[in-house]
Amino acid sequence: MASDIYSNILIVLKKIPKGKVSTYGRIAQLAGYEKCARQVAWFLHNSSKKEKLPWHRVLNSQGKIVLSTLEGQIKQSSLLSSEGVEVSDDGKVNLEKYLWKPKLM
DNA sequence: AACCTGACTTCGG
DNA sequence: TCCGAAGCCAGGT
Repeated sequence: MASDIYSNILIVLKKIPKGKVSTYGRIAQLAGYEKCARQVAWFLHNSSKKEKLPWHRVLNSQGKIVLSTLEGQIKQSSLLSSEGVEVSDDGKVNLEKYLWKPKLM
């Protein structure tokens, strides 16, 4: 499979429980491509345009919402808050509290 | 095929 | 804490 990375990303993404968040790098790592955090972001960026994915549960390593578009940030923060995740005005999330810590599979 | 870009991450100032 | 540079990989042009 040429792009099994994307398949894995989706699998990992679906495993993120509601009310929890994860980071690009962590997902990439779980997908088996620890150094492809950018590809994860790229993939979500494209997929979100075509399909509806729980991309809003993915943040950068600092637990901060950093998207290319302001609308995206607003939308993401709204979705997260709807799931019970506290998002500060700056779009930051308390990773200590909401970061999804997957168990070894 | 070559070069550019990006919803990243980490380190140093 | 904030800003910039380097490293990284794959898709787009």
